Amino acid sequence: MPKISQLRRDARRQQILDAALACFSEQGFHQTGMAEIVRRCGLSHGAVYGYFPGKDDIIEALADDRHQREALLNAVALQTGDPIDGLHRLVRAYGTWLNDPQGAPGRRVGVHGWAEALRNDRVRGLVVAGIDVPRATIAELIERGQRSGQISRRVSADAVARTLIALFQGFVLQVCWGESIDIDACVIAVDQMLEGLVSADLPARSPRPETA
Amino acid sequence: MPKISQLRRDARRQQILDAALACFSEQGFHQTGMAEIVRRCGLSHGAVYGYFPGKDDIIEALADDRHQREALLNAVALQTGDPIDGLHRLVRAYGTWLNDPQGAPGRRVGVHGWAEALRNDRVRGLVVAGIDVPRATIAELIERGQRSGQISRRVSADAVARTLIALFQGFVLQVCWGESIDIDACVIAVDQMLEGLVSADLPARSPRPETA
Amino acid sequence: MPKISQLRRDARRQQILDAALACFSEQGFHQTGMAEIVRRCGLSHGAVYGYFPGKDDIIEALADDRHQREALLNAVALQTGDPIDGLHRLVRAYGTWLNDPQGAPGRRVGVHGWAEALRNDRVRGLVVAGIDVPRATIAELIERGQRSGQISRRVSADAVARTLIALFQGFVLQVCWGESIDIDACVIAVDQMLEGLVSADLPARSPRPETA
Amino acid sequence: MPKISQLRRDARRQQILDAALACFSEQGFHQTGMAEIVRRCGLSHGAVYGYFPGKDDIIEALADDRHQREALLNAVALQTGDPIDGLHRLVRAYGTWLNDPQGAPGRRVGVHGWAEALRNDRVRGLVVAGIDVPRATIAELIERGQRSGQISRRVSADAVARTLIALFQGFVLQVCWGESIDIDACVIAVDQMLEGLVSADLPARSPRPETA
DNA sequence: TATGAATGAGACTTCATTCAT
DNA sequence: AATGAATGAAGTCTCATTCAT
Repeated sequence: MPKISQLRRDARRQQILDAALACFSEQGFHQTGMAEIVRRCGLSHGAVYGYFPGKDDIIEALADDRHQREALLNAVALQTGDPIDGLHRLVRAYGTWLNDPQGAPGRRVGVHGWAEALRNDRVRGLVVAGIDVPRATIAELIERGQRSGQISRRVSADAVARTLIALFQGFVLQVCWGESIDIDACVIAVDQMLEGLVSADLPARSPRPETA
Repeated sequence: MPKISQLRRDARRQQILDAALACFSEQGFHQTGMAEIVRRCGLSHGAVYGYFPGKDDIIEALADDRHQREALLNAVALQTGDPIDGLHRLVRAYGTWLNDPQGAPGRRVGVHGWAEALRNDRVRGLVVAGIDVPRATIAELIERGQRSGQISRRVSADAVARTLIALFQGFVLQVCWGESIDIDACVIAVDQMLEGLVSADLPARSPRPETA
Repeated sequence: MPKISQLRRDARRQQILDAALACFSEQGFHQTGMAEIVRRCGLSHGAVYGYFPGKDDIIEALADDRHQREALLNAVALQTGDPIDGLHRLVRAYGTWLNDPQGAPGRRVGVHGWAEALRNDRVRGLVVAGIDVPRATIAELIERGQRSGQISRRVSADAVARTLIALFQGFVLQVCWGESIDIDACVIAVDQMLEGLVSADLPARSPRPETA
Repeated sequence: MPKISQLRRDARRQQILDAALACFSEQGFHQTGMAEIVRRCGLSHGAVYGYFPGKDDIIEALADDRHQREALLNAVALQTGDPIDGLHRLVRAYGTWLNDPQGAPGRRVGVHGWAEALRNDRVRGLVVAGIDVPRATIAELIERGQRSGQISRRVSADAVARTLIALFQGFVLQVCWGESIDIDACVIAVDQMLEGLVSADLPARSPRPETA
């Protein structure tokens, strides 16, 4: 199989996924017909089935957004440095992502995927695996902070990680519903709440003045 | 002049809703057929349509069950008293609810409703209205704390409210996915994070020892 | 069975037929549900089925409009007199009937009955029997005219009768469709055409001036 | 770029219409199920819906078959020549058509369409448009005759046109009901009645002997 | 290999009729 | 006798997938 053909194949595959993302974003998985995806990607029914065995496989391909999450996390957390600062940077990065209108379709499909994960084991596996990366990253950050004494040992690193992830997930929901939500204010609130994790028996980390 | 009492009617209606809740919980709205609901509630097709004009109306009726959560929140948090304590009680109440296996179907249908809200305006209206009550309640709590000087004025009351709600929503997701999540540990983590909101220029509210 | 009861029964029966006539007139037999008839007549399902074994029986009861036709024909044709004048009176009577807005529902149900007659043998029997009375009456009129030499022997009495009936039927259709049809002008046209039946070898019957 | 030729598509479409015509002819529109049409045309449900959006569209497509009658009338009556002769030719053409057993299904569906026109605006539009062409044609013929003095000015051209059409419609009904109707005798009767339209102040047009 | 017409199971919903109350 | 809730067969239509061309 010549390489040029493989390139074409990948392009076609992406073409299908792009169309499917747009459709699923608007109507959900089960209210989107294959015909709509076919129409939108400009190929034929047969062609689409040449790239994916069935509709479920397209859903699964999209539900696996691990890659984008990994990229986000990697960019932020792989920077060595102060754990608390790392968390703040992470929150900020998520806030930026939530504010980006271009990410809307992806976020919406993500929400549909969360529901689909309740009934489709394969999708659940992908979704769970998708949050496993940030969870581990965050937990590691917390543990580092706890070892260095910066973060209270009263909390479980894993619980904090799950809490932060839960928080991000909820923001995605509220943003997707079109709620008039002030992400920047929320980022500030989360930043402030993170201060609660700071170990009490250390001098205040960065004594911010009460009034900005 | 109904031949059956209003009581019986209500019971039948609930019978249908119970069956629908179970079905939707397992398969989602669009993968559940009316036939399945009919089979499960023990009535006939025609009987079900005598109580609901169509499938969508059953979905909406279930989406409207936010009242239960409202009631829970109101009961717990509206109790006058220390705002910070109110928040803690709230978190604890949610934690308890999340740990209750009986609530699983309701939580799962809730998640399906969150996805459905992306494409069904009526459902979105219900979902958004459903989170509006706790949001206002929490925001009021925060504002009270800010007025009394207990809570930092650096954060927006609404942002904190949304953040807490987001956090609860995310926990619902993770619990529904069957993640091995230690809710109690998460409650502790959230409790700790709430301490970050405490106004810095006040003496420590409740000087807990570092080790429980 | 006391007489008062029988009176009530007849009144109820008519009540049902009136409601059915109104419904059928608007939606046809098969697009009208029993529920609609029940609603309109103010009785219950069970009550209606106490008077008619089923929907088809209501249709048949209404399809049998022989009575009104007979009444019309009797009024016109039982008057002894000149056959040609009888035909003119008949045409005029039909014209008047067609112009009467109150007869609209009955005419419309009649049209539905004509279609139903194509697939329901009982209804066809009633419809055919319904036109048999006027056909025989008209044919007799024609034959009388032929015997007296007023009407050409070139035509078949039965054919003329059928032709006139066909003509009335067609007018009913066009009137029911809401066509802007000038019934009076049509009556004049038919009157004029009837003159064509006058025996040629007789002096002109009533020499009308060419201009009114 | 269709995979099957337009010819094949048209053939399939006609195949469906033929099956529908047969079904509707026997059972009417609303008593014929799509399943019956599907069975009869030898295709699948999906295939039929690939050619028509729904049952109503099949009904309308058939109701639109008035063209055949238009064509017939135009061909026969628009031939220049004596207007009275034109009318006679027209009557004869209709008589021939009524006698043709092959036209029975079409006539029956036509009758069902007349009833359907009472409740379906689209169908009424088609039916009314369908009689508009012959009406205009006949009216023009009459007017020509009136201008040339052959036809009495006492009658309205439009009324005569509607009268003739009404007459044809009524014959269709009676033929469809299986009445033992002698069409040829009726044609003679109508021919004779048309003579009544001949202008009185002209010498007899074609002095036929009283005995054939 | 690519196309898109065709398939057919299954979706939601209606409605004439019955019968427990 | 009367009521109207309940029945369940049958209605119209959709859509993921296949396969002849």
